[in-house]
Amino acid sequence: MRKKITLKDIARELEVSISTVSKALKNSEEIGRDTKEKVQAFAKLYNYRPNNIAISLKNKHTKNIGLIIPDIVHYFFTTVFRGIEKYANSRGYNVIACLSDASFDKEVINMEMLANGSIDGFIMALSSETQEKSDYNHLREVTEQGIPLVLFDSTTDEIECDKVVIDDEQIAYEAVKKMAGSGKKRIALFSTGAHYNVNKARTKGYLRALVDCGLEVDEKLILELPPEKNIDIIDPFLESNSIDAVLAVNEITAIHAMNLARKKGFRIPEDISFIGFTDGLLSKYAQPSLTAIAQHGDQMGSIAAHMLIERIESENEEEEEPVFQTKVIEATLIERDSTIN
Amino acid sequence: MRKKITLKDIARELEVSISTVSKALKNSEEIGRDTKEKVQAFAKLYNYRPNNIAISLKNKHTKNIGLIIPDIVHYFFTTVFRGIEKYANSRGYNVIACLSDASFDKEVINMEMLANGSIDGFIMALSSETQEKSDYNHLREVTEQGIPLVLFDSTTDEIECDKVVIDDEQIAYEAVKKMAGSGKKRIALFSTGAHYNVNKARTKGYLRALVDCGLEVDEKLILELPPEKNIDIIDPFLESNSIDAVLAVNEITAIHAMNLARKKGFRIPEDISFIGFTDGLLSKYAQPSLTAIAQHGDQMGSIAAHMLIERIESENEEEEEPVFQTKVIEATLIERDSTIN
DNA sequence: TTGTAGGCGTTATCAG
DNA sequence: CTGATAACGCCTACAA
Repeated sequence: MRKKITLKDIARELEVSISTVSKALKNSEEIGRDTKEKVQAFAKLYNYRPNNIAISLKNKHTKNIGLIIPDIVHYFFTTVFRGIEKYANSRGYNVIACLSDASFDKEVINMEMLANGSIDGFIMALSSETQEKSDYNHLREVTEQGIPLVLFDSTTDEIECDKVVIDDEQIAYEAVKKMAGSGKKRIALFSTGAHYNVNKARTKGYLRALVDCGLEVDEKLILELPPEKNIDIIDPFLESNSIDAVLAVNEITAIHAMNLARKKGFRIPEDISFIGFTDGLLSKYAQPSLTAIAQHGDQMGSIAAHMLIERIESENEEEEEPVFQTKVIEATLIERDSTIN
Repeated sequence: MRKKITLKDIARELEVSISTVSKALKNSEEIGRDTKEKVQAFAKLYNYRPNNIAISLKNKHTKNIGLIIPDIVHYFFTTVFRGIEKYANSRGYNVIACLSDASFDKEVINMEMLANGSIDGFIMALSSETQEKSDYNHLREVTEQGIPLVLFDSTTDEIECDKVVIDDEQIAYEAVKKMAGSGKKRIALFSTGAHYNVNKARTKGYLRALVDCGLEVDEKLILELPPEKNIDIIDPFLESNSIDAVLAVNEITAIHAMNLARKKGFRIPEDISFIGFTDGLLSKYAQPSLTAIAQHGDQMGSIAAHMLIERIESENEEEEEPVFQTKVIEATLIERDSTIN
């Protein structure tokens, strides 16, 4: 078992000083030709690699990004992760990913754990519980310490930091407008958790479209659903509200509702049209395929990582108050067979 | 901007020595009551937290686990990740996740990057390219340095380390047997990449079942598919081989093939039955729902993390050659509507 | 051209 | 009871 070798080991072996070794390995001009060659050869032979931890301690940066998301078994987050990881990697950063599991406490614990020197900055999507409680002290704590933070998707106005979001309101508006444009009159909104700022925005867009299209706004057509197991709610809803279109704030709900509707004999899209947020695998492979709203997770991820790393690496210079920005990414409506073209 | 406070800061402020502060914070018996209280109060007030990096350097462990997987936009890996993260977290570890993107080079780079002190051990699933090349030097390098490694799912016999896998052969056998039991005679296998050891095992189980059931083994019924875009291959296959059942080594292929078959007018499961590996969302929400093989990713993840952490934390004591183990997890056939009950 | 010393933040050992 | 010192591995300003 060849343990890892250190500068000190090389120095001892070659009978030179540690700093000579250090400089030689960096090809410093200060060091003589032969010493350099000797050291470099030895280092290569024993496969010397500087210890990341020691460098981190010295340089006061870790080249690690902390990512905190509510869930990973979720197409959207998964693509964001991939976007972040890819970009971060290209800049020499690694990603430490923590799942808050939709729990406020876990979010706080994870954050504190990482904030103690393990990472150079955070990228996160707030958990639903956090949004519900509106308690952002853990975020404040971190930003006050000067640790850069980028919020995406599920964000809050209460914290000043960089943000990346999609134009939820606008795309919901367009989705509804599209369905109205194909003759739909009773368009329902299936939502989950009104406290989520994204859901609020989507609801707003939904409402605005209804008004703009001269359609009646019926409170009964806005359905608040618990995360899972909601046949008992959707089934009767489908029967008693003579709806002809549905916009769902997430993919699973959309698919689930569509399957239920089909089972009840509704034709799709003729009787009921469906559009769902998140253009994931489910939408693509559903029967009929689901018209969906692409949130461009990869892009969001890489933009978030870019913003964060810029912030991290520019921290040294600037001393003035930073000016934060919110990047809005255009969502895209992917038209498939669950809507009338 | 309240920068992070250090022992030194506290010591200076309170006019005591650094070591006194350190001990006081650890509630050491050595320190006097009032000094302790004074220090602790001050520390709390200024929200002192020890710097993880410094502790890592000192203790020579990071409490970080390196995870390297080919892809994250993938139900199975996603559940494994969740299992690892959850267990690791409960033991005070964080997960640094890297995506090899099915590329050998990236796998190597990521590994080297993390091996230089950033992590205490690795959990990984080999990329397809790595399996294809059969080049495991990067793994060898790491294990020779004494860094614990746990391989899961896509593993290799060439490396001695702990492993977690499912009984791929057996469950493929059972899946085929089940379909044969319901009268199916021409059972096809849709595979992707014969170099994958999991696919090899699944093929073996498939073949064994055929023989055991007295069915003809027809090479033409084993279809090797490229990762995506394979209508051109599946479509003609469906038409010309009069098959009545399909076992697919992954979910997407299964769903895709099933959709194609339906579009061609085959009734499912009467005309053709389908079973797919990975019991993900797609299987659950497909129409008809897909009978699937659950790989229990969460469980695999938490077992892998458990094995790894035990290995990491026992390293200190034992000096003798470690004895590695391979944990085989039973896969489960989840029966749904794409097969005849 | 090479080496010494100090420091990054913490802990542990040993003296006072 | 408290403090000085060394060490973890590396880097760098400054001596020699």
